[in-house]
Amino acid sequence: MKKAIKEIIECALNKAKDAGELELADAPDVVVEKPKDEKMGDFASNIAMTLARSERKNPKAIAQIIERHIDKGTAVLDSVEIAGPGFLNLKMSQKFFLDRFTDAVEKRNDFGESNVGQGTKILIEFVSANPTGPLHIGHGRGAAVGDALARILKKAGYDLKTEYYINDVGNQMNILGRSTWLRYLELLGSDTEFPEDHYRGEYIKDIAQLAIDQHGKEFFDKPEEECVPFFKKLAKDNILEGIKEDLSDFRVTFDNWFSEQSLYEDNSVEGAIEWLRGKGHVYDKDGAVWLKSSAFDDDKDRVIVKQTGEKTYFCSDIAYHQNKIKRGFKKIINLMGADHHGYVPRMEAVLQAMGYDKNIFKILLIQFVSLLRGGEKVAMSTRSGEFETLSDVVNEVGVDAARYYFLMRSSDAHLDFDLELAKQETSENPVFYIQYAHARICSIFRGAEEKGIQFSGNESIDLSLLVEEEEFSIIKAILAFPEVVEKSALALEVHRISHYLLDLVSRFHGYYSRHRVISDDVPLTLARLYLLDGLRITIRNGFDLMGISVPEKM
RNA sequence: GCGCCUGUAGCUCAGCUGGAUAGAGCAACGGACUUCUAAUCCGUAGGUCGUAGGUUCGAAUCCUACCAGGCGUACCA
Repeated sequence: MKKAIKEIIECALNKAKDAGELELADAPDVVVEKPKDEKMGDFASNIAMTLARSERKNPKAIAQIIERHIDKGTAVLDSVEIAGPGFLNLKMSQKFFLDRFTDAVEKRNDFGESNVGQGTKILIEFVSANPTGPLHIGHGRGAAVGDALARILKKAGYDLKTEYYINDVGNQMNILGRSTWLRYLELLGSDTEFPEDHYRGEYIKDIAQLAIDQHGKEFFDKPEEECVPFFKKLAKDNILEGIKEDLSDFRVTFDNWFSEQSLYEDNSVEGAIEWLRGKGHVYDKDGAVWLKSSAFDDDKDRVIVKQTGEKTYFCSDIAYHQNKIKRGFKKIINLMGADHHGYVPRMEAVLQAMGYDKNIFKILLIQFVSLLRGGEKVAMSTRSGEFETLSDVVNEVGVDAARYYFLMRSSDAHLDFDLELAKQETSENPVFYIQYAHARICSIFRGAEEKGIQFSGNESIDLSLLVEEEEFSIIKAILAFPEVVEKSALALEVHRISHYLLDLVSRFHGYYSRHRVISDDVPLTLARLYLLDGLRITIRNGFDLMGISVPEKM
């Protein structure tokens, strides 16, 4: 939409240049934005101010020159004004907006899409929680943000894939297997000691019970080395199954589940080390193998193979990210908890060592979630196994409210998630406010049908009957949607969608209380229904990006 | 010590990558349901944008220093 405005101004600039009134040494970048106050106009440009220096004229004089050269004979432009220090304020015609609005409505579910992504291949990796226990609320935020981001980036024209990286190798897995084995022995009456650093959650006992149900006492007398591999696999598979289920209940799916183990099986990890060694980025010291990450802005060098010969987590991560790039992704996005932020510089160092531009790699840090209940902090402790799992939270407040709460704030701000507020169906809870608007609109359509008013988007409706200022305020807000999606995609900021919808919907609630949609004036009724149809589509598409449902009745 | 994030109304937060008089919701106060869903709407009040400098036509936004809170700074993952 702003493109059209940009062209009008650029055209005027060119004419001014041809007339010799402006120098315009290099073609200026025309920025068009919405004025703060809608009364000032529909669009504004600060071009006169940015040109002030190079033209050596005061902004107002430049604005006057441009204004004179703007083509006012067209059907799209109503008026041009110069305001403040030199803003050009443009008011567009009713036709300008209505033409665009009908285009938008016709796009239906596709409304909001754009092509800023230009089909760029992106991989977004998120959640990637270790399969050692159920997902907790912090993972929930990552899941909601990652999933919504994926939907937004697709809408903005990227070729996007989602991925979950499974850390199914290493010491944590051994401890998991051992924990399960010990619980197994315990359940069968053996008097065993359960170490502090083992997984103490109830779910481990459930898995041990499962082993008993399936295999009885088969592992009771066997030595540890023979048992742990079995229990490791059993526990991992079982927990992973639970994670997949929790995510699917939370409306989060992945295109690919990538196993760390597979990187060892196909020798990618060895290969990556050797490759880096060949490039001189790796050296041996104190019996360990180090990556010279300090050469690429990391604080210090990092161990990739321990003295014991075991590879570090970081080591397989190197191979993993090499693998991602080899698969042809031009941009790689990782979501991580903010407590992992120390990890960012070394990961960027690896990519540079491998000869890639570090800008193809973007780590999004998701800040902490504090769980509250009626203003009181809920204690969370992973070690003791007592914590609010994602599925507990979802069961309590519902998927829609949970997702909305995770997505309503900028992900680099701490989030207070209050269980009481999230499930309250009051104005304190914006998710219902937005859903309510949708339900209201649907209710109006039902009412129209009952009155025998035939509405179909195809029939000729006289939209010029929409003359109320509030109606245009809604239309203009609807038309801003694709741009919101675009900006949200470029900034990787999901919360913009929820703020946008809140603003959009509040315009509707105000309009609703002052104007009746259904009346005896059938043409006007149809025109207003058409407006609401467009609004309904926008709400639905917006919530779809957030993975939130739009009820037709509440 | 060093690094990352945050600091805007009593509370929870926006502020569209530097623009016009800093905006919402909640809480407070006052109004609106015989009319398409009151889970709603309308109005009043509420501010040294953490502090101090700097950059320029113009700063909540960019730079520097400081203050406060959170997180990190492993041959853990």
